[in-house]
Amino acid sequence: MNKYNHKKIEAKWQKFWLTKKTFFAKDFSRKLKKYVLVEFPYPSGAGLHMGHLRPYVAGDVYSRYHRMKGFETLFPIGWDAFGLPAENYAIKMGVHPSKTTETNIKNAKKQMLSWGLSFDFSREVNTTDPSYYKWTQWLFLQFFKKGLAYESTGVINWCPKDKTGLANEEVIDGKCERCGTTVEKKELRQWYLKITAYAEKLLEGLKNLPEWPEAVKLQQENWIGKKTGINITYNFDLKNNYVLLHGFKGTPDGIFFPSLKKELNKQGVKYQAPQLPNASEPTEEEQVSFVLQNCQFDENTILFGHSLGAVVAMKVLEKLPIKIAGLVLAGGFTEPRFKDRPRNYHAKFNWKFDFETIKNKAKSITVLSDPTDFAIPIEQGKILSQKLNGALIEQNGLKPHFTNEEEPLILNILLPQITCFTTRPDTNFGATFVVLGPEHPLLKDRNILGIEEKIWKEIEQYQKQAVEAADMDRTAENRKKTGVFTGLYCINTLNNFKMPLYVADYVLGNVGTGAVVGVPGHDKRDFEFAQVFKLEVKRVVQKNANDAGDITSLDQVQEDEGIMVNSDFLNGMDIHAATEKIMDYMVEKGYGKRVINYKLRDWVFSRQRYWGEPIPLIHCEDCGTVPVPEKDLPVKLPNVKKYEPTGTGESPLADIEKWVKTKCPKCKKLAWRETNTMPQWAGSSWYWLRYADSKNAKEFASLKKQKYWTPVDVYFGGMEHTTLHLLYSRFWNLFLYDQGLVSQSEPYAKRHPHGIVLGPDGEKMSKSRGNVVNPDDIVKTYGSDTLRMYELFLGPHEAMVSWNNKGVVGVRRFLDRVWGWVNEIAEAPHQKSAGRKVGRSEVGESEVKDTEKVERSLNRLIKKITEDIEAFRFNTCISAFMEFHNEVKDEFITLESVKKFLVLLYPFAPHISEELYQRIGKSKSQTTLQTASWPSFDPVMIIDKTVEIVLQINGRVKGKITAPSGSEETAVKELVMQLPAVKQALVGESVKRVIFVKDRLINLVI
RNA sequence: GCCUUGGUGGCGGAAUUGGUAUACGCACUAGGUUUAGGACCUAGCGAGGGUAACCUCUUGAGAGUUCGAGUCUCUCCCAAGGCACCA
Repeated sequence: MNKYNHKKIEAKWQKFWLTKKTFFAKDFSRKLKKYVLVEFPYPSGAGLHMGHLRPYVAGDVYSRYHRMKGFETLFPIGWDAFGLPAENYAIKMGVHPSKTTETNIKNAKKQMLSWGLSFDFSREVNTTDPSYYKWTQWLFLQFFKKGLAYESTGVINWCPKDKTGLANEEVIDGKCERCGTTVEKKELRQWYLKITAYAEKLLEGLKNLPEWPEAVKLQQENWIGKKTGINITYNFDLKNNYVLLHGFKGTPDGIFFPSLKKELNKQGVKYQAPQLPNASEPTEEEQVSFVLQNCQFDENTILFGHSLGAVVAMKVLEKLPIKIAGLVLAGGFTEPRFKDRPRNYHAKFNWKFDFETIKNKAKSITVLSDPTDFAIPIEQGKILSQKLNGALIEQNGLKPHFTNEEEPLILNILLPQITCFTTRPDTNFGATFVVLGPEHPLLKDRNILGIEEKIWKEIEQYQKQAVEAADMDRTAENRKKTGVFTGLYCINTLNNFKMPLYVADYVLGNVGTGAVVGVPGHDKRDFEFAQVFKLEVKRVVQKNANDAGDITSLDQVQEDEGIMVNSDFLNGMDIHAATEKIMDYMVEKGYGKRVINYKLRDWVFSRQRYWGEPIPLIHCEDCGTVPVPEKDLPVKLPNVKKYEPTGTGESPLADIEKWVKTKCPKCKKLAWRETNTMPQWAGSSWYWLRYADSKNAKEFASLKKQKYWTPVDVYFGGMEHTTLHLLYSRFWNLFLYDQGLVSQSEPYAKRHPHGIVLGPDGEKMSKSRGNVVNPDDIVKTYGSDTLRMYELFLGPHEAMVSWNNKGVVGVRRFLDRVWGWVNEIAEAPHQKSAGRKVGRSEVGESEVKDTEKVERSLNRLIKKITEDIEAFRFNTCISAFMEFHNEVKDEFITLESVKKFLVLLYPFAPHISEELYQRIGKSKSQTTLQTASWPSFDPVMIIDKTVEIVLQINGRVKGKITAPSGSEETAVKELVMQLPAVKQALVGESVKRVIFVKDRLINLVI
């Protein structure tokens, strides 16, 4: 008999499948569809490893099974090929990343084929292919057009090694997800995708995913981090009055003016907000003299101007005879150079300013500049603050050019109030201080709060330290609390308590409002802070009657349960009820606002690297940021010689003048391309849609094909992508769904995560540990069928397992035995052979049948394999095959039954199954088992004729009896009573109770 | 600190969902076969006691519910993963 030569037969069948296109899926087939997806790999130089193998084999088994079950099954693959390694290799070796990528893809594909994976290679996609990233760019522009892709300057995570900005999701334990380098903070202009706008939908969507593991959903939920609470605003004691000047074509009842006036009224602050004359055709002469004649100024006046109103304000100050308290300019400018279009008034104003005079007329000067301003170039803010020696605050308006109905920044600057977010307003009766994070906008300039010069120096020093310390030290455990007292006090409106205002770095700038109200009695961090600065600690929550009195140590701080005390009208209430009551109360009284806070941050979407999709935007001096027209997509990556990241926050593309300089699509004037590229996660945020229609040159994927194939029925992948790719792609899909561009709101009906495969030593596989098991080595020695089966046999698919080099042989031995067994049957039909009874039934000999044992074992096996594949219990499938073979190897079995066994084995070990199937069929022409249909089982055949029934006395096993299956209690009891062991046990006792479980056990209670 | 999932032989892991704990595989022991090694075949293999049939104990620890608990409930310990001075 010939030996099981895995090399020969595996190569043979792999070639057969490829040439016959066995696994190509048909669009719009009449069959029910099944879309099985695995995460497409990054084609690295090191090739694919165990981490890839695990989900791929699971997906393969699942796909092959469903094809046999009669589903039109799509099991596609592609290449997520943008990314750092190819680029780093290019830097080192000078080989273009596209070349490296091409070679690596070729190798990875060879590996996939050698593992016998049934991918549909006709739909292969490659994220670095211009025909693919054309659509990545096109999709990005949909975000841009809806205002969900925006540019902003902010402190972001920066990897000093990869020299690029990172998204929050890419920072793991303070380190770069790619290279493990400790991440720094850097203030940079970046592109963002507004994922926060979808926070609620992303959260809600999870409820419609019953087939996702709870752990995955929970992790996304925690990452989104929804918190409901209340923003409480605390006031200072103010003596100021205000003069508010609106802009061009404006009125004192437009944009944010009403909300501003409302707030001033509420606090009883005096203000004047005149309608300036001829707002649509303004002249300097007319407007300035109007203000000087109609408005009253004194030393407590703060003069505010928005847009052209800022120009008027400066001109007013030039002529004003007295000195005032402050000047605040929002969206102001010094020359009539606008980004959008010229204004009719530019000739009616004198654009020379007497900055020295203006400077001397106001004690403090603040300039507010919006980087997203559509009209005023951002340099204007800088120029104004420099010339006037004033504080510059660059911050996005809620609408560009500060034109929203509410502009909190302006409100905050004019009326220095402090807003604190809290989920526990019930404890506010115990609030004794207020803390601002060092990044707080009120601390951008001394003038805003009017902090004393001496204290201000201290604060500046503290801020500098906090920024330098970065997140690493700042979040370190058990860190001693530090801070600086501002010399100011806020009023706790509930009890008029004067709360000292501190600056401290335990309050983080990007959490909540960046300011915290300190309740030292009921928050451990606040308590620690209070101890350092010897601040008052008040008890307002009591766990039980015993713990009244002062709180003097950390473990007495009661955080999350108890009854209210010392809290006026909340006394005696449970904290949860009290929270609700006080929120209603605060909202009603107008000093609180219910808010929902999310931990989720907007997605930093630009990278300062070469090997990524260019962001398809053009910057024009006159037209602003303009999208590249669809007909000009894709914006191809230029060929360059130098790939090095500059490290300055500019992409290497910025150096390629020929590429950067272009024409504005709108006005055709000279303009500049955006030089940042997209992050790794861009291409994978929509790839499953492309598989449905991978060749489409007109759309990213037609709705018709999407409707046939999507959603993905099962998505195999790693837990590590839960808050990265999995969240990002849900976001893209939800957005595209809202635009009517995709047919399903959720992309993946079912997610099945896998555990990682550890090395033989139980440690994570890594080159440095030397414990890497290369799947290709296993293929060489034992064959891919063995590799696949052993990988599944290791343990539950979702569990972490460690590879055992010795264990592999067990699976190989099993396949060897199967090989010998089936060959023997094929060669010696219908006769005793080598001491075994084998035979065939398909030659018209109706008397030839399986033995009862075979019949029962086979039916059980069919049931087991079918159910276990559906439930992803692949490891127990392998055991079941072995058990089956052990049971029937010496039994008389028909060829028909052997074939059924091979069909069951096929999804797991396809090569050997195909080969053996062909051998028993004795057919010369090759067909594939893939087209065979999945066997069904007869439930009656599963039941044993006789069963073992366990005898228990008082719940302890005392013996076993054999009885016909289905025996009733009386019959079994009679049988049992005859047993000597029972008779002995019953001497002097009587049976009080009998518990009977059919076909399983009888328990006598005596 | 909070959240999630786990803890079963020497090892990887099964257990019809409350009903014979340790299936299947590895390792190990003995025998057979082989020129030898490997491979293969047969038998054994949770721990303790007994010549033996058999007895006792055992699913991280302890308690509870039940005729009966690896499985349910409570407390604690340990491990992995996630979040984190998150207000």
